[in-house]
Amino acid sequence: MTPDPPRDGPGPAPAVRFDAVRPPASQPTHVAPHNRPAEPLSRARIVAAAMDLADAEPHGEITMRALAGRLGVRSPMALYRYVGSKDGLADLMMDEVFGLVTVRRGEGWRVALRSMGRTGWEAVQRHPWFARLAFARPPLGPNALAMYDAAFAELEPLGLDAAATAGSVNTVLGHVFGSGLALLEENAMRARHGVLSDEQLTEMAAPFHAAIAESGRYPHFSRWVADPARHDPPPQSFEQILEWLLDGLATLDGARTGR
Amino acid sequence: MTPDPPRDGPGPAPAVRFDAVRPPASQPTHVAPHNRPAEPLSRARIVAAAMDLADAEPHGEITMRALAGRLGVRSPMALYRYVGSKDGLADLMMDEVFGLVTVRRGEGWRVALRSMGRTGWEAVQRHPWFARLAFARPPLGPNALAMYDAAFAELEPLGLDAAATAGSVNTVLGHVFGSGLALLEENAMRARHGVLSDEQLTEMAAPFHAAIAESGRYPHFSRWVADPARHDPPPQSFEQILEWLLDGLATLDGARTGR
DNA sequence: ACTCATGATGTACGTTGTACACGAGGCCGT
DNA sequence: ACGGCCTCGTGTACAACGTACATCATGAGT
Repeated sequence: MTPDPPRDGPGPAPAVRFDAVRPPASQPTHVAPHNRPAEPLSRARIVAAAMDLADAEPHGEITMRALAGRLGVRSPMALYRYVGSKDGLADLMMDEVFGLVTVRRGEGWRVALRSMGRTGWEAVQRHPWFARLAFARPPLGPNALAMYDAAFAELEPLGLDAAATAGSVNTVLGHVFGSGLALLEENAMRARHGVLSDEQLTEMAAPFHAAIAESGRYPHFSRWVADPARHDPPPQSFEQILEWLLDGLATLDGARTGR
Repeated sequence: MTPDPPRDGPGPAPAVRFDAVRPPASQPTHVAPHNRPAEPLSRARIVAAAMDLADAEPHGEITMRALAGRLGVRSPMALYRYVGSKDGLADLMMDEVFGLVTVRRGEGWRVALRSMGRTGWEAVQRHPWFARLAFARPPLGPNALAMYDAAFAELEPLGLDAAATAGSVNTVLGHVFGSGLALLEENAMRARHGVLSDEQLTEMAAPFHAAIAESGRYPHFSRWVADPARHDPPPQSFEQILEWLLDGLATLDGARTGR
């Protein structure tokens, strides 16, 4: 429906995708604070409120109406003066989170990619909806570009070709976003049944699991389900898998410095 | 909105989630073929049509109305006699694809997980929407259970605890679904601008990239963008990353047989 | 004081999933 | 043969969504 490069809103809403180059927007000229919603609307305020709202929803999805309500504005259409479309707003939210991802510089590609992965994982835990957006929208905001630029810079000494360079970054990011999306959906699933602890979850699934066990099919699965230790943190943590991926990437060229 | 365990539809629509144990549904008793839509409606026919429809849409999303239309039925409500809810239908579609994932038996855990990963990758390439569903819905259909059961069986000789066993499977599946979701979203993005080749894509992004290059920020990114080889298949293929993950999993215990 | 641009509002449309009441048509027992 | 019932597709309806459009209040500049 909404085209990928979001159009300008009518009036002052500036292009969203091109903020990377043509900076944000001419703030409204008059500085006098409106009295209606305490503070005047602005793109920055909208984006911040949208992020808060998405953080508060377990599924990480927002509606323009809810966002308008949270901003003390009666009509959702007011927001379209500043953002152009919901997808454009999503791009802005996404790039804000890309700003939380940092790439350590000057310590070798492995440190760089590891720091990217770990700070990315922190960011996606703080804002799980980021994972969904990162899959759905191309990363063209200024913070995303800065992150890629730093990562590419650190990979440069390896002498990889362009495809392999991007592939290295995307291998790590794929792990980050995949883990983040799994986290998001698990939160959403728990919220759908009312927030549930692991114990409550097993208890609720008990009759289903019992029927499975009784059926005699899936014996290994049934044995696994019966083991209460299955909710322990697995040894395949985010960080552990990240290291495996970095090990793999290291084998791509003649395994130079790194570390 | 729709609760996770989809309710029975009114009348004959059987529980969807519990098909694993209580088999499909009593087919309608009368065998006489209706003349209206050539063939009588049935759960199997609905699921098959839904899969065809989702395959044909680049974003992999379907509407109940479109599905009804494709089935030669005037009202979308007719489908609710057989599936209970759209989420329930999604569960059935998902489990159908889980049936395409095979786990080689009796050749060690590494062969087993590798075959699961590769056949999963094939399945997700054939039905990219499967990746989104696999993230969003718990895998409780009979085919999914059979897959987990086989994988757990092959991992049993390793003597891992329950958390590590599931973690091993999920490490591989996370890679499968993450790669699949990236594929789905790339297809959707291309479709949004009309189907585009790599060349058309670069051409379309050219003014944006030029503005970035001119800005002087992101020099490494700009150099990367200018390299036409960036669209070559990267050395970090699905299969290569899968091997890295298997290598990592092998380090978890004392690295027994495998291979 | 008049004009005008700025920005919030209200109304409206098309699309979605799905609840509900209805009715056609074949099957059954008598 | 016939009346009742059970099965299953239809039509209507509603709430929620993104957002197009016309309108109106308000403060700034002349």
